[in-house]
Amino acid sequence: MCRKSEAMGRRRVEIKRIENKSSRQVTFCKRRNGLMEKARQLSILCGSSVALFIVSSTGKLYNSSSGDSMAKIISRFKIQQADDPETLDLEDKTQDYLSHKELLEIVQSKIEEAKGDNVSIESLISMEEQLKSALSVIRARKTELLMELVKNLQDKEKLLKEKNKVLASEVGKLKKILETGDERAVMSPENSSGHSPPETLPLLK
Amino acid sequence: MCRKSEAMGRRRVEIKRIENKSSRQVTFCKRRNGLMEKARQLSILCGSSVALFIVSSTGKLYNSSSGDSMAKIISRFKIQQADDPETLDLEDKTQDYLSHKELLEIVQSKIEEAKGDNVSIESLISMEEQLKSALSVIRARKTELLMELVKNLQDKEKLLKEKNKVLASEVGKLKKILETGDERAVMSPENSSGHSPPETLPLLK
DNA sequence: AACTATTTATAAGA
DNA sequence: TTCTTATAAATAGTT
Repeated sequence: MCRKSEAMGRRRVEIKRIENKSSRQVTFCKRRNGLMEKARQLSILCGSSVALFIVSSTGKLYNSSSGDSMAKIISRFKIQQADDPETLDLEDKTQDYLSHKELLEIVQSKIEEAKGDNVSIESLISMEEQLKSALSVIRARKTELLMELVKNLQDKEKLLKEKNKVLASEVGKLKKILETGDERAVMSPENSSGHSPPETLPLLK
Repeated sequence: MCRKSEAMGRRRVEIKRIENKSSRQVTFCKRRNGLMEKARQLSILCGSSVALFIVSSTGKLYNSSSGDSMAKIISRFKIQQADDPETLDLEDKTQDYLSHKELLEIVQSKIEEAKGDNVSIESLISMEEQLKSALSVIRARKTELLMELVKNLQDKEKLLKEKNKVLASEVGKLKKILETGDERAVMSPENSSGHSPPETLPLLK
């Protein structure tokens, strides 16, 4: 391999951030492809599993993987990631959406700022603390909302079961009355057995 | 880069599994180092985050990473390595309970250890990563379970509502029959209005 | 995107 | 393993 400063091409390149934006972009693309190809080769040559994740400075994710046990890891990672930003079947996610977007923009700009040269360690520490606290608040709110949702659903379930029981017993009573008083009674197709259990519905455990 | 068959060295090498065990081992070591170096370079040159996981055919894991946002991703993966024997986490959580206790004991002892003098920064960093990854997995699992619970409750609610509708319409039908055929019909106290709406119950929105 | 002059990575050998 | 070295491959700068 190589030591200290290096590159491969027309001339040596020190391994430090490329300041020119467009040449950084070009190098990123070239080296990203190279890295992924190398990963593939290693995997095939040596029967190993390789997972590679590259996030460009603009936030775009590239990943490649090969090998069995790794595939699981990656899929799990994807599930976790997908699970994090938005949980699809909750009712009111639209409300917070704009402010989340704003927040992300702010964070993004902070990150860009942080990548620049003249940022003190103190200000980075401060930023870290701010983000940690924001994260903690978001997590707490997420759990709070989920727990609330669960409680509401459980209450709803209870109410529905009770109402169901009442209705079932009413159906039972009415049928009994009909059986006694009117033998020509027409049953609905669902409950054609002639009598329903009056105590509890077996529909849901 | 290169095409079809390739290598770099005394002669070309086809990219296919190396059958000789020891030369496969040597190549693995060399190329692994090369790949990790390349990953590091890409990260520095282009300001990107790179996470790389390599599992040798013997099962040993090597990983490297650079860049901030990636730390999370890495930590998520490290767990996999940690609880290698079991990736299953459906149904019974009681099973995991003991191992959680064990985990806590281990953490406790690690913390005691860390309070001692002769602990390197490297080992502290490693411990930090391990704990972060454990935390991340626990959080993901928590959310997963909550989301699952919500989904189950939503399904139950749907079923109950449907059953409710059916029962209500049956009650409506039976009452109508009774009204027509038997004017002495006894109404249940709740629905003494004389007729219930057969389509939908207004009980729960 | 291609092209090359160079540098770097590495296969085989020691 | 680690080093050496011939050679293949990757890539920086250019077109």
